[in-house]
Amino acid sequence: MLLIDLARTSAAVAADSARLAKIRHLAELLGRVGPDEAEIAIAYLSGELPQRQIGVGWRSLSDLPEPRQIATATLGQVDALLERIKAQTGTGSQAARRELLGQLFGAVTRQEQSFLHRLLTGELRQGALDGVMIEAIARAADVPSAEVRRALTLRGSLPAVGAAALRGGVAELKAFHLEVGRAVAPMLAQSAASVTAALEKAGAPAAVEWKLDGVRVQAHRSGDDVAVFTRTLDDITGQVPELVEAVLGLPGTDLVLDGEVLALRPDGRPEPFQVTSGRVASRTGVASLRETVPLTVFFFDALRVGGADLLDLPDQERHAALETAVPAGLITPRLVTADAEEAEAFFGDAVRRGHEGVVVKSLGTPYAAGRRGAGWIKVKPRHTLDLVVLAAEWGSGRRRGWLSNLHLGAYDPETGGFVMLGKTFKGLTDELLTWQTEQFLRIAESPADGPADGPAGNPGDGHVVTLTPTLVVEIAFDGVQRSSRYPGGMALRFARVLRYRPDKRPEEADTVATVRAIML
DNA sequence: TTCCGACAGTGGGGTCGCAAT
DNA sequence: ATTGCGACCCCACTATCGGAA
Repeated sequence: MLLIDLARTSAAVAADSARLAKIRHLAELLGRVGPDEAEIAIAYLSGELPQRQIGVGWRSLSDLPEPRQIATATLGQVDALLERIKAQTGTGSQAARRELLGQLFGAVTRQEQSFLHRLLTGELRQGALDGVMIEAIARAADVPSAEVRRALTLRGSLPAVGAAALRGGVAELKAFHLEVGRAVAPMLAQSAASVTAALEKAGAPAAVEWKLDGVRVQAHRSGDDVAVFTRTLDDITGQVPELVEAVLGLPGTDLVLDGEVLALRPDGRPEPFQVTSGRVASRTGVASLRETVPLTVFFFDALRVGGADLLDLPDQERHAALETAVPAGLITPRLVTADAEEAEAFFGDAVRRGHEGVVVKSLGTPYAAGRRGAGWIKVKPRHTLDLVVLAAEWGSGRRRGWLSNLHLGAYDPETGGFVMLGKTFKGLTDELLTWQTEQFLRIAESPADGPADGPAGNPGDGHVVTLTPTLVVEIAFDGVQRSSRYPGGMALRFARVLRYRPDKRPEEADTVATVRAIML
């Protein structure tokens, strides 16, 4: 199959807003693809690469050669070139990689270049990723989509699952099972504003567990072999020796456990997320790092214990199995209750101890891997501040033509100026985007003209509009982190817009001192 | 007919490892 | 030694479609 076939299908998918139409386009193409190119087609059309990462981003994709007029590149050829590009990573040869990229882009037409560019930067933007592709595979292979979904959960790779479905239908899909050593798509949580609201959604009684601010881990043990995976199924076994040892210390030898790893201070309180994140990401000097920044693991779910797969069991039974396999000290603190007051108190205690909040879990739900089912609902405390809009950036995609991303500042009474604390684009409705764009253009200092029309993904120049600091906006956020990027040495974590405060003048906004007090 | 679950898009801060400067 | 880039850790929120109620 030719790459142009995929580029055309992708364009058709993008052009139709109806999901059923997108599914039809994708299924039609999957019906035509040969067995040896099915995985490539599924990967590309769901926005992934079979190689996963190849060390190419938006920067490497500048200065590309002129396109050809005639489309001849096959999926196999493109895949082979990407494989060679990946092979260049870590060899110190950026030049060789650029040469190969030039070869690739020089061999395809303009439409294919555009498709490849978006694919390689992870911005396919055709309104279809895994969720739509699952339905398309189901339709093309004439199997129930639930079977595709189940297989994806257990295998973690949609191209592999899709190719199997197209090849062997339901029979081949049913052959996928939980394999120790192969990561399962982790179950995700929805969120709620309060524990009481979460309890209502989950149905009482429910389990309430501490939400720890660390890195999600899935630990597999088969005999004396242990492997540890992250949320995106990356293997981090070598970076977390404490966790490996903890799992090897368990009596069971056939285990798959779900949990969170984090750095604790000697007094037992959690380190800031930045510390945990840096430690987990470090691949060098782990032996000495574990002395200075030791990691602790807490498990909260069990997917396999003693040779039995538990995915389809209700939460309560999986947790019972977890308790038989793991000592209490390694299990995330948990309370089962129907009493909202008791649950709220548990939440308050977790937060006072420095943790992120709680996750409320419905006792009856199976391990719904890879979906944000209503089985798990997270609750976190929320801070708010009134801050001043210092600048705004022109949006992209569906936000093109709107001033979207806000630069936020706190008031500094000593200088009469404002100290930038970060940016946000979250919480804005289309109506608010329209309103603020109009307002901003009235108080714009530079440049006041339209959106920069340069090549996409070129941050930092031309698309920032500086504003006279007059508008006050109420911002919600999860916390204040240390920052080397912003002048005040602080940045907001997960900032989002709640509402504008036309009743407040900029000098009445929250001050730098207030923000610093939250950080400490 | 209305409601609501699931998805995709639109970006946020921080850290590490590597290659180029 | 410093800087830029790619990848990945954490993520919130709105609009939309289409099946459920």
